[in-house]
Amino acid sequence: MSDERRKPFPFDEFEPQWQKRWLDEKTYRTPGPGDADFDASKPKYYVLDMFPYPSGAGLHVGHPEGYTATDIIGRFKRMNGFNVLHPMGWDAFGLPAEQYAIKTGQHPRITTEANITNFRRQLQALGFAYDWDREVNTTDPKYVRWTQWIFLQLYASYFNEETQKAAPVSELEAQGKTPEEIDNLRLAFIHEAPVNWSPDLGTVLANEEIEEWKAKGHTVERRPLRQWMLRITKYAQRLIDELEPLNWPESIKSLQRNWIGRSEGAEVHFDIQGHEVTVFTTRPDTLFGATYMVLAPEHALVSEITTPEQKETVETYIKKCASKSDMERGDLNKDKSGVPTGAFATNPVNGEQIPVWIADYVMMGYGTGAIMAVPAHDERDYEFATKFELPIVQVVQGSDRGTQSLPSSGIGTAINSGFLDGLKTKEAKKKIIHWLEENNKGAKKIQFKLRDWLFSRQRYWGEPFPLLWDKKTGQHAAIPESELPLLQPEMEDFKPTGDPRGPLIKATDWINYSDQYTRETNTMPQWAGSCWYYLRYCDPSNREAFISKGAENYFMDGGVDLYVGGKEHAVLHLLYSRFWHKVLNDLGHVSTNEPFQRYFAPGLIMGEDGQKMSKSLGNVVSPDDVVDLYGADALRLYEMFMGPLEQVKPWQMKGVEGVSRFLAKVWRVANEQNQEGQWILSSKLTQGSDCLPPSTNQPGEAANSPLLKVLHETIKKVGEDIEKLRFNTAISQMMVCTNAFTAAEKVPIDLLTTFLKVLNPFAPHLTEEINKRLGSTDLLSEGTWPEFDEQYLVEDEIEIVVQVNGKVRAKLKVSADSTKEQLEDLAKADENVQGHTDGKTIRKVIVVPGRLVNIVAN
RNA sequence: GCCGCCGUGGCGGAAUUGGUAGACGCGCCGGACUUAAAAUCCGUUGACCGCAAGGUCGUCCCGGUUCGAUUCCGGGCGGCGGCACCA
Repeated sequence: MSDERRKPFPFDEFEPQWQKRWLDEKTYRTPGPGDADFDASKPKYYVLDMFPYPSGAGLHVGHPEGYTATDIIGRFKRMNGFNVLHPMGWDAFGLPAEQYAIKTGQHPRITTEANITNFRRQLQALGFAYDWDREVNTTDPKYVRWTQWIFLQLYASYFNEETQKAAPVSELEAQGKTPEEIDNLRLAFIHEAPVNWSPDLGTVLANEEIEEWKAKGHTVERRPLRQWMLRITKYAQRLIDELEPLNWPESIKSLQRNWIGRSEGAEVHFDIQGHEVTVFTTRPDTLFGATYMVLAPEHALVSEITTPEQKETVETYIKKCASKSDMERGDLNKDKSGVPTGAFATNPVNGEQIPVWIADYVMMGYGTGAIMAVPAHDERDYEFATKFELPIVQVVQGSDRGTQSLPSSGIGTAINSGFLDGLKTKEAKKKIIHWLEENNKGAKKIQFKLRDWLFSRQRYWGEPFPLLWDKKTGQHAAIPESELPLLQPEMEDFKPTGDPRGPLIKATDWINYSDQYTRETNTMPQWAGSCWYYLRYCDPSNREAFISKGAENYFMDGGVDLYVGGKEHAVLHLLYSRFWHKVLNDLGHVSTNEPFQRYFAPGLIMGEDGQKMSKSLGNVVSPDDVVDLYGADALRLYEMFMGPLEQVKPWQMKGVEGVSRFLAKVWRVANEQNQEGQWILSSKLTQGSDCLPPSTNQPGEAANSPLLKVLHETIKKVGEDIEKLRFNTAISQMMVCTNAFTAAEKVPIDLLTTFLKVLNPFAPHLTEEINKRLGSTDLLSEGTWPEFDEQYLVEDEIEIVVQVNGKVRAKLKVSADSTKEQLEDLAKADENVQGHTDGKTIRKVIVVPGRLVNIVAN
C-alpha cells in the first residue's frame, strides 16, 4: 500500500502542465459578437452540460460522464471548423447550503463559494475545454439581477388566448380592464390554495419536490397559504406540440407528454336543485349510464347542497379527508370511501334524478373536482357502486372486457342511450358533444394534468421577489428595474420562524420599503436560476441586458445544439426552462421558441456493487482518486468506454486499468524507456513512409499496408461514432488501431500524428504531450480533424460465408469483385460443402455478393 | 393498473435496411522475458462431443414469417425508469 504505484506513463507530470497552459493561454475561449477576434462567418456549435449544484461532497464519477461526452463533441466540432460554445457554471442557490448555514452559523455565500472553488478545481483536473471566462453563478448579484428581471417580464405579461402567446398587461389596461381583472390574468399571480408546507424546513414545496424531501426525513403537510404561482398551464398545449420536432429521445418526450397529461373529452353541466355543477369526462358517450355523481370533499358546493339530515355525516367525512395528505389518499386506493350528501342531480340528457355523493377518490385538483359516475364502464365507479349498492347501467356493448370497466379508449356500440343507440363510441362522442353544445348543457373540452407552478419559497438563500405590497390597499407592485438586483438583507439568523412568510420577515428594516410599501418576503425556487442560464452563457458579462441581440442571434440560432444532462431533470427543469423560453420568445427577447434542439440523457453510473452510489453505502467513487491512480485521460476514456452513454452501468476499477493500459500502449508507440528509465522517442519512429509500398498513390498497393488501412477505417468510424454519441465503439476502434501501430515494424510520424488527432478529443493531455515530443509546437486541438481516404478502405480480397440450409459450412477468401456465378461455383466446389450436399438435390442458391452463399438442398 | 425502455459468454458490452453471434476491454488459464516479482509481449477462452477433421446446441421462454431471425410479427416471463383513484 505504501509503495508508490508505478505509472505506466507519466500522466501525473504532463496532465497538470497542459491544464495550466490551456487556462493561462485561454485556449478554449469562445469569441462572441462584439469581441475583436469574433468571426461571424464561422458556424457556431453550442454544446451544453446541465450545470451542477456545488454540494459540499464534491464531484462523484457520475458528473464527468455527461461532461466528457460534451467535451469530446465540443473538441471534435472545434476541429471541424465550428466556433464551439462549451461553458460551465453553478446552480448555487438551494436548501442544502442554507441548512448548512443554519447549522454552522456561516453565511451560505461563504460555503457556496468554497464548494464552487472545489468543483472548479475538480473539473479543471479533468481537462475539459470549457471557456472559463463564461462561467456563471446563479447566486452572483450580477446574475440574480437578470433572473429577477425575467420574473418581472412574467409579472408584467398575460397569456393572449387568441394569439396563444404572452403579451404585456399594458394591452389589458388599454382595454380598460380593472387592476383585479389584470391580476387574474398575469403569468405571475397570487393564489391562495392548500400547499405543501414543511414545518421543519420552514418552507412550502412544489408537488414535485415532496417526495424528495420526505425521503430525507422531513414532514410535509397541507396548509392553505397565499403563494406566487406561474401560469404554465396556459402553455400546456404548446409545450406538447412544440416538443414534437425536437431531437430528443422518444422516452423523454413521452415523459413530458405524460406529465402534461392531455385528455380530450367534454364538460357536462348538471343541475343540483338550482346549482349548476360541471363535470369533466373523457367518455361523454356514456352519459346515459351516469347513475350517480361524486364531488370532491373540498368542492365549494358541498355545504350548500347537503341536506340537513346528512350534514353531520358529511362534515365528519370532510374532516377525515382534510387530515389526510394527497399521498395518503392515494395510498388507500384499495378501499373506496364516501358519504351521500342527500342531494340529487338531474342528468341533463334524460332528466333522471341521481344521488350526489362526496368521496375522496375524486380530486379537487383535476378537472372540476366533480364527476359523473358511470359504474358500468369505469373501474373506480364500479368499485364504489358495488360497495354502496348504487345502480349500474350498461350503455356500451361490444367491449371485450364485458359489462364492467370498459377501457376509456374502448370501442363499442352505444345501447340504452336514447338517440345514441347503435352508434360506435367515436360517433357517439361526437353526437353527444354536439347535443350538449346545442342545448347549453356542456361543451367539448381538453383537460390537462399539468398544474400551475408554485413559484414561491420561504427561504433565505434564494432570489427575493422584486415586489412590493401597498400597506393600505394591499395591492402588489413591481420595484423599479433600476433597483435590481434586489439582494437578501445581511442577516445573522436565517432559521425558519414557523411564520409562513419566511425568514426574511425578520429583517424588519429591509422589509420596510417606504411609508407606502412593504416588501414581499418570499424567495424564488432553485429552478429560477436554472431556467435561463444557457442564455447567459452567450453573453455572461452584459450589464445592459440579460443577453445581447447579437449574441442571442448567433449562439442561439436554432437553439442549443446539444444539451446533455440527467434524466431526473427530464420533466421539471426541462419543462420550466421551455416555458420561460417561450414567454421570452413571445415577448421578443429571444428568437426561437424552443431552447434545446437536441437533448441526451446519460445513464446513471452505479457503484461497484451494482447499487446506486451513496454515502451511506460507502460505494461512492471520487474522480480525484481515479485521477491520482490513473490520470484524467484514463478517467475520461473509461467513462466513455463503459458502455452506451444512455445506459445505466456499474463502475469497475479494473475497467479503468484496462483503458489506462490502452493509453500506455499509445504512449509507447511514440516513446521508449532508456537505461536510466527516462522516456525518449521510440526508435521505431520514421519520418517518411518507408513501411509503405513504394508508390502509395496506387490504391491497390496502398491498401496492402495494414497500418494505413486501419488508420483510415479509424478516422471514418470514430468521426461517425462521435456524431452519434457512440463513444464506446469509437474507443474500441482506436484500440484496434493502436494494436496495429504496436505491431508495426516502423511507425511513420505522419500516420501517428493523424491518429493522435483522432484520439485528441478523448485523451487531450496524452495526445498533446506526444505531439509536442514529436517536435510540434502547434496544438492538436487547434488543428483540423483528419479526412479519411476511401481508396484505403477498399478491400480486394474478402471472406465470404457458405451456408447449406442456413448453417455455415465454409468460409472462402475471394476477390472482392467476384460475380454471383463465380461465388456459386466456388461454394459448390468446397469439400465440406459437398459433404453436406451429397445425395441431396439443390433446390435453390442464394448469393449475396460480398456476404454469403446459401445453398438450399434436401 | 397505465406509459416508456431493456433481457447476448464468468463480467462491461459489439453486431439490427434480416446475412459469419460474441468486436473491443475486463477476468481466468497457458507461454516468453526476469535470479525473482512488477511491468510488458504472445497465445487460449460460449457450452457439449471428438485424438483430429469436424459436429451438435446456443442471443430470457413459446410460437410464426423467411433460404436465413439477436434483429421482424404474435403470446408469455423477468428487470429498470416514470406516472398513478387524472374521471
